[in-house]
Amino acid sequence: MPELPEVETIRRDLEPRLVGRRFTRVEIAPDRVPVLQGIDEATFREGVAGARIEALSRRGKFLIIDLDTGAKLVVHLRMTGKLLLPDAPLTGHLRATFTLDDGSTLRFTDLRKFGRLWLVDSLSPLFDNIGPEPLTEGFGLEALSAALLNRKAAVKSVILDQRRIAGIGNIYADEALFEAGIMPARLGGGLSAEEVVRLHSAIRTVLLRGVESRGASFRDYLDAEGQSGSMQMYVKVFRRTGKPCYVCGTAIERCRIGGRSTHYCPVCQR
DNA sequence: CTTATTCCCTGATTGC
DNA sequence: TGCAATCAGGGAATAA
Repeated sequence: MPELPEVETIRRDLEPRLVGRRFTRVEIAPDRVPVLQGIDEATFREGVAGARIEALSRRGKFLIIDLDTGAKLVVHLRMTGKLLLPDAPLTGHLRATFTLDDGSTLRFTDLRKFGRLWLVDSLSPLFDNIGPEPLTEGFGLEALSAALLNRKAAVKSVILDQRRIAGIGNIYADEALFEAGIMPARLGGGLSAEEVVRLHSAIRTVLLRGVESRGASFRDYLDAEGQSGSMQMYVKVFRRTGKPCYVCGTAIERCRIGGRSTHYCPVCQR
């Protein structure tokens, strides 16, 4: 499940390999499930083939490839999507192949076929409702307070909501709440000022650790070279149900919040 | 506006 | 042992 740290790792790996190159050919693998969002195949191919890549950026879990035509190729990997460079072995279902002017390819594969591609002239309206980036300087305490203000949903659901904060998925939500010592089922608007401070710091800590570890590979995630990340080795609660808490030894518990598996220490998190 | 639930998708895992 | 049911989860759609 590529979340902010995983998408950022892919962005950093792809940047030196793609910027300055030109797409020469685009091939969409025929499939019952569409991979292109809001654009037909011919228009997409015409808009990408021949275009030079100027920059790679990220917004939440979206990867953005700026083209010299002014258009932007946007990728969302969702659950099992991968962007693979030539040396990486092919895993999952091939959804699209982009050939570059140096003869190399960038392949988009996706086992569960939830991932999507867009080609847009403007990032609006696609990104209109995405919340603040938690690793930028602009993400201060006030930004998190505003996201949580008066929320009656579980704090975990609030931080998973991409409209409130960008880039957090199930792994980093559980880890951030453990790091902050907050029970995931607590109401978002019910945290004390002190707890908001702890959560703010915890979100940044776990996301930064994720980026430094090149992402978490539990089942599916692989970077652009086809390599695993190592964040799963530093994870303290996610998928550790029944195992002892590293801090107090109590068995990690699991529940369901907002339809998502949620892992927590019943003693360390209040 | 809010929150909660269902659905999409397929390979792995669980249950009888 | 074998096959069916369940699980995993990001986000859109839908319900309330």
